[in-house]
Amino acid sequence: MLSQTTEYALRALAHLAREGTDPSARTAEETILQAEEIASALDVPRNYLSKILHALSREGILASTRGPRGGFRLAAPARDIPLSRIVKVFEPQLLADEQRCIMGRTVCSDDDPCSAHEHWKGVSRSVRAFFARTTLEDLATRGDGPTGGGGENDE
Amino acid sequence: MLSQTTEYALRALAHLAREGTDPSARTAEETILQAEEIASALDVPRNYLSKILHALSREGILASTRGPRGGFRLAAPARDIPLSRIVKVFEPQLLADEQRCIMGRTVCSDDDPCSAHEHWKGVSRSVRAFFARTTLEDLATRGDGPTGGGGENDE
DNA sequence: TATAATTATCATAACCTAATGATCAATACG
DNA sequence: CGTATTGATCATTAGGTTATGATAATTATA
Repeated sequence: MLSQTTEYALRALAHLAREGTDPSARTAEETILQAEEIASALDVPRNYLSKILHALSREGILASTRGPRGGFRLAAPARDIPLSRIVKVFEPQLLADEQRCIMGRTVCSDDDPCSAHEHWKGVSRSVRAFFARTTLEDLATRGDGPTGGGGENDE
Repeated sequence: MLSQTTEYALRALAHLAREGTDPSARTAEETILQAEEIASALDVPRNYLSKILHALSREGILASTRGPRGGFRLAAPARDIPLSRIVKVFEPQLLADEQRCIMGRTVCSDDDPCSAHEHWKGVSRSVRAFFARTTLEDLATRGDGPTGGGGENDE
């Protein structure tokens, strides 16, 4: 559902957020990692990742520093960065409030909807809501615990 | 969220289902349309659509007949064809029960989930549920009216 | 059987995403 | 100032999706 590019971006950012546990940094945003480190940690093509990190810097999600001891760090605390902000950089259309019908905008509209129209809008809304309320911190921290590690149900 | 190919497939099938109103055919499945007719009605590239219709025929969703008076017709009543069957032809991974984490399968798992894990599974489940319970008939008929001729529930 | 209508298939191009490799630009530090 | 380290950028390739045009295969009908 997400492009490779977006997936790499999310993984890289989650990795940066997790490295906040590095004792030499007091907060996640102070943690600096080089593109090379991230690329090899995630096993992702280095130059390709570079371009992605650069795009995230342009958007103000990351801050980059060149030269020795340079690298990338989060520009804000992980809990203040909703996933929607990241996804919007690489696939804006997915979050656009615009998408009307599953068959395409021209086929049916709010004014003259097909029977599935409202249902699809509901699905689309729940996707957007997920990205809006989930933050980088959620990707970086481990889930549940108590009931976890054990029986989980798939459908 | 769906590829161009899938969108064309849905539109073409919905068009076929709607033509069930043709007085010369008693049921939608008896309506036969040529690729050319469909392509120009939907303003979609003709040969490209041909390949899509062919794929749908291979899957038993359409039945095709060659030669004069040939064309395509639904192989079953529109209400018996869930959208999942169509989507599965062109993007099976979207409906796969497999997709674990938004960051990719290798990053986090049911056994060692991130905090967003269950939320994402919920979204993914609602997408699959939509495609499973929505049928071609829903795409072909007009929505609402009085109260829509159908109970409206989102999850 | 000949012909026209129609689907099926093939070959190719255009375009986008993903990936690779090489080089340029900035900068900390000796 | 020089040099090593790092991000930024450019050129190119590979592969997938979308699209176009031409040809083959099938079949109803005159």
